[in-house]
Amino acid sequence: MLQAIVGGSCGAGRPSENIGERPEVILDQGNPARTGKRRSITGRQLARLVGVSQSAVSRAFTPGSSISAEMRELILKTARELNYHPNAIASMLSRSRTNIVGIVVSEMQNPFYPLIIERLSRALQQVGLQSLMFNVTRSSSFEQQLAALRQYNVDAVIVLSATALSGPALHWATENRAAILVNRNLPDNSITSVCCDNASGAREIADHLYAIGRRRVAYVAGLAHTSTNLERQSSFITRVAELGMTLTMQLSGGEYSYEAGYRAARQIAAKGDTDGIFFANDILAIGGMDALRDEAGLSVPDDIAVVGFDDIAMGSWPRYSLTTYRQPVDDLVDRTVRLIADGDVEPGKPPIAVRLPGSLIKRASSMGGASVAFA
Amino acid sequence: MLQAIVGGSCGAGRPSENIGERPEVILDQGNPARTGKRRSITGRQLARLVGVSQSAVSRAFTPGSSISAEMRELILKTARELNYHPNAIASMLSRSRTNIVGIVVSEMQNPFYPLIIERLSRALQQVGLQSLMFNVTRSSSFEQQLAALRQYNVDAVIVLSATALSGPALHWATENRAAILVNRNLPDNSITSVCCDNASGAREIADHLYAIGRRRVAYVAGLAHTSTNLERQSSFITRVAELGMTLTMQLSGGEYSYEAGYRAARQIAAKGDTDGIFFANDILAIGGMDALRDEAGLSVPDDIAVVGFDDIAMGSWPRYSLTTYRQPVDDLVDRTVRLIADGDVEPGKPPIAVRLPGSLIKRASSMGGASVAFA
DNA sequence: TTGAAAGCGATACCAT
DNA sequence: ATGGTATCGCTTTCAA
Repeated sequence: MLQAIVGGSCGAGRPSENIGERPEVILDQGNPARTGKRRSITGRQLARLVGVSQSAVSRAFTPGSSISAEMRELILKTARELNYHPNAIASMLSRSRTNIVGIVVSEMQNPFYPLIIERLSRALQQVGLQSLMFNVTRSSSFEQQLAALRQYNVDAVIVLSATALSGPALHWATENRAAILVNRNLPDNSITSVCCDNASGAREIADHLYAIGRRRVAYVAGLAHTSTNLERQSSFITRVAELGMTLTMQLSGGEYSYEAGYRAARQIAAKGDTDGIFFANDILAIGGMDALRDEAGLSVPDDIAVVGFDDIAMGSWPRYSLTTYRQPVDDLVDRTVRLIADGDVEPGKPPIAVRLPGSLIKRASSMGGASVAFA
Repeated sequence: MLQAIVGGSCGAGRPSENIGERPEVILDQGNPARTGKRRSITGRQLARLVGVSQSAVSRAFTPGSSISAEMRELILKTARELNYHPNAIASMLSRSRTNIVGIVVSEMQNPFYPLIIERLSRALQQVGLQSLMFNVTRSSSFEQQLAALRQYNVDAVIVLSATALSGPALHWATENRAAILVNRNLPDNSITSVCCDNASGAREIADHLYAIGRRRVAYVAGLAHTSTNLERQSSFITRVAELGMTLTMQLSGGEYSYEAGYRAARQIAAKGDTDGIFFANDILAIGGMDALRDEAGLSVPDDIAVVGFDDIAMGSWPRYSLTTYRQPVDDLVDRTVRLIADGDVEPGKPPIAVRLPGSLIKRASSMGGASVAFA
């Protein structure tokens, strides 16, 4: 088999820039070498060969359509032989449904998102839906980034990005189509959302810290203005006050990252009057634990107990063994997919706010006792 | 605004199972509530309103088409006002091009993949291509999982999965369309691939271990039969022999995971005759370091130097400060996107094997000296 | 440069 | 249960 071995690196490239005009997806990349080649056969051809109508072929591939078993079998058999597959594009056009959902993402650095994306796309596949990914950055024009979202006529949009999109941006992006926010919501709940019950989680965490004897606790936010943070923060602080604990510090890392957690913990350790920290999510907490131990020389949990939120895989590593509030990922995913599959999020319908309970996972970062290594 | 607050969890669900027949994507989910609603206006309507032909509208949105500046401007202006967007689906049908690339993924747990997926999808967006994600599991029927890949007529397929798909499966999935394997390749190079130069990387790592005075080294594989592993392993072992070092152990974790690395390191520590370990990738190495330090009570790098491969973010955390061979992610991505955008991977054309050089990143896990914390 | 008209490949309504 | 046929919305000859 012919092949070329090619080496060397290549410059950072934006091979072809949109020629301007406006934030449209330019459909022509102007490459002459890529003109349409004939792929397989069409339904019409198959029909002719089998000696039936085009409609029959369509019916053979449509579950529940009125067609006799023999005819269906005959058609499917021949289709198999001729390697015929219905063209999904044509189907989309005539049905004005794509069976594609757009997933808007932006924070792949936080391990929680890859996890949920994976589950989500798998669950969608189960019901015959594909996932078109839209990666957005906090760059200038989200319009440009999401222009395609509208043109592709996706059946639904799932927004997984806690940060990148403002409320108005969300409305623009999801205008006129089924839309669900996952792990995020809007103050007025004007778009359907599926979230973990952050308030209960934060409250349970406060209770837990109290139960293990901590009285001087701190809260570390990720991005201060995100809905997840607001809910966790206010609920935690309220409960801390109710229990008569002291809130020693309350600071924001500026982002949901290991480094932000690391820095925040360093500050808390420097102040020296805290015996328990609730980090707004696990990746912050993990950064925080490393700072407390490796830099401040403190013991977790003896000197300071640490609690996170999400329950990412890393939290169960022996070194961290992180107490955390587990998001019910499977439930979130199931619920989201069902909302879409059942047609409960169509543009006309009133938005729904789904809140699912998580569960407090108690581990060594707050309980003392040896971390459990792998068997 | 109306809204419902809904609580409670929901059962694990396969809301609608494919009714059988064969691994087709059933296009009708049979939901009566979801019939097509009219979205925005069509090009024909716009044309009528502006008083030009349908063709003119099409041309206005096609860069490089023969149309006068005034007419284009007029049409685009009106389009803007009426919120007209060309329907990408219709465009796909008539051009028989989708501007969509399918990305086949399977190992979102390894942080290297989210990283590369993010960059890739962003780079594709830059050139006007969208990413349709296909998550495959090592489950029974990959055909079922990838049936949609063929029906959607994606312009190209990028396979990011090191493990899930066998050679034949790959050929089936990519049959008759542009295909690129990233960070993986086939023994006969029968499908175009873009990889890091694993052999050079592994050799450099052996040289590095030698240079820092290690003489009794071990190799920890991820999945033994993956191309990345084979290349790294054989090159490393060869070089180790050339340098006259002793290969104390050579074992496979069975997967590319923290836990696998952890277990492997435990074994190596138990044997007690090793002073340097090359883990096939970073996530293994990180698991390994934790086992060496927290469980075996050894010092990294004093007792055992540790080197990984990939350069994921975690490797630069102060605790790990992992020496590793950095994959040239941006180059891999650029190259992949260019191959597609330039039409160099069309079905007819001979496969290409691109190997891009990475670079050895020396950090504290092999060099001694304090890890650098965040400023 | 512009407009008219024939596809692209399914779906779905309407007869039979 | 089957077949005929008009869409779906855009692209692309082909003339003018």
